[in-house]
Amino acid sequence: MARNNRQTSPETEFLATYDASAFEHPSVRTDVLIFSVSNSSAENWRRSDKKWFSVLLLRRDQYPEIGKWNLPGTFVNNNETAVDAAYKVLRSEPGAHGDVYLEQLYTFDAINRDPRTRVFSIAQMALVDKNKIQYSGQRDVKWFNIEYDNDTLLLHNDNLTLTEKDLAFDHAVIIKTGIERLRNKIGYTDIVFDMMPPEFTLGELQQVYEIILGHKLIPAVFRRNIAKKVVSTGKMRTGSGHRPSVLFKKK
Amino acid sequence: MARNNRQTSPETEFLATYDASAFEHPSVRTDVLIFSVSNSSAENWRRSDKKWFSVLLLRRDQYPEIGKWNLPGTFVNNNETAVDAAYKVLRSEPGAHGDVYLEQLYTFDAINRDPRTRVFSIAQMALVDKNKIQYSGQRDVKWFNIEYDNDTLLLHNDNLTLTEKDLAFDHAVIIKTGIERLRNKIGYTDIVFDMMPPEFTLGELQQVYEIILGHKLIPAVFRRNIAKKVVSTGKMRTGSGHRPSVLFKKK
DNA sequence: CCAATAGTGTCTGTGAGACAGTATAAG
DNA sequence: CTTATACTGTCTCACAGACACTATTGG
Repeated sequence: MARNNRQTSPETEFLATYDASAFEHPSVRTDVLIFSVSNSSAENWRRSDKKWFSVLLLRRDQYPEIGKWNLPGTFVNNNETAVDAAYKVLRSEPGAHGDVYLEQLYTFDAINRDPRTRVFSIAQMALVDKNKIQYSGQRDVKWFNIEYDNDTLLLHNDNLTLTEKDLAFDHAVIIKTGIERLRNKIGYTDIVFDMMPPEFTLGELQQVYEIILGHKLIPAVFRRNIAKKVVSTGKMRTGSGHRPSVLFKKK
Repeated sequence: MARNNRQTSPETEFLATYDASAFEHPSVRTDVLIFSVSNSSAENWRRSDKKWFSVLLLRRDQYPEIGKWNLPGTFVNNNETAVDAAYKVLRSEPGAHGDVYLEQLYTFDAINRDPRTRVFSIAQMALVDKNKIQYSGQRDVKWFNIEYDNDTLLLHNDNLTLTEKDLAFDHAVIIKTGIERLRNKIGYTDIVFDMMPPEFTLGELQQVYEIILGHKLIPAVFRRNIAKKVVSTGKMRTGSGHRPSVLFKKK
């Protein structure tokens, strides 16, 4: 039918007769690591809240790996990018609205990582301020506090503690890869602020660095370095049994 | 048939009836950035050779984008990983044998990046010592010297110079992403040595750092820093019209 | 007053940057 | 002797780490 069209090039003809279904095709998913920062209340009135680094997980109610926990994710349709698909996930499961930091993490492609069929997962990492999230309160969607030392991962939610074997597929590896990426980038980027509320004290910000890096920082050094990235709001935070602190915002 | 088998679980039954072909499936490729270092001979007998940072490209002899240049690559079969597929590419096109450094770079997934059908490309970056490669000498397989400033990419091979529009698909973006990754990692990893011959002078090593980073380094500082990563072989390189230099190897 | 965090001043050691100066081969 | 690279010594400046010291609140 296009034969008599003068604009038909050899390339257009080639494409018209190209049959993609002639090859065997795998599935492509995106799994989304949603990281945030939680507070657990302190042991005594004068102490400040303890901060935790946390990740959102869903409990599987379907085969395969029913009952285990996994990252929220979805298949990537042929008319959308992995980022498009990830934003759909973010809007549905945790109800995140507005701007959310998202970056591609790594593509996981072990041959038998999913028992159903060959599945490639373009894993992505999202950083959110938990206060901005309309937590659906759904059963089986929970934030887990991360404990990660010596390549061993523990995830805590109240009395429930998960180890790697309680996670479905290769999602423990995905989480560990994300933590490592974040640890690396926190030093030379501004991504911490994507997990912070608009106003915060330098003590709180330092705590967030500490839980992500997994070690303590020296306050004087931290303040010297962070000074170029933040600016004072002039406001103070009071009500704690000690000297009030200045509230800062991202510069 | 498995109905009477006592070991049949609900999960096994689920998997037996799961039909992956019920969904629409894309294609998954891997494209391999093969980076190396070239010499172009110096203008005068006393000067040392000028080094270039280079990438291997193939000229397309098929639709689509016939005549343009692209990275070597292949579709990823359902029984292999992207890394497996990349090693097949490395063994065929440039004839690389032995150990080759390979890392996953990024997965490119723009919806219309390939006019044939939806194609995801898990791009990978390989670093090779060009001396170890049995260059097939095939027509239309060439090393191009990289010139990359201000987000503009130029590729040179003798009298032939390519700009981004001479590259097929989104391969110009893949190359730029690879250069950036390498620039970042060269400072805190040992991957330079994967592009070096077993023995080299510190002057040569410094030149390689300089072409990758795109700027000059101060010899005294460079030597101070690299000292912990290299060890002298005791041998000297002579024959150049100036003081001979010590040959080093990776520590 | 006490406990706990906020915030500053300053000393010390390490290492980057800069530059001058010496060494040594081939033609 | 010239040219070009190899290699070393040392001064200065910036900054990380360390630590002591002061400030300020609620109870």
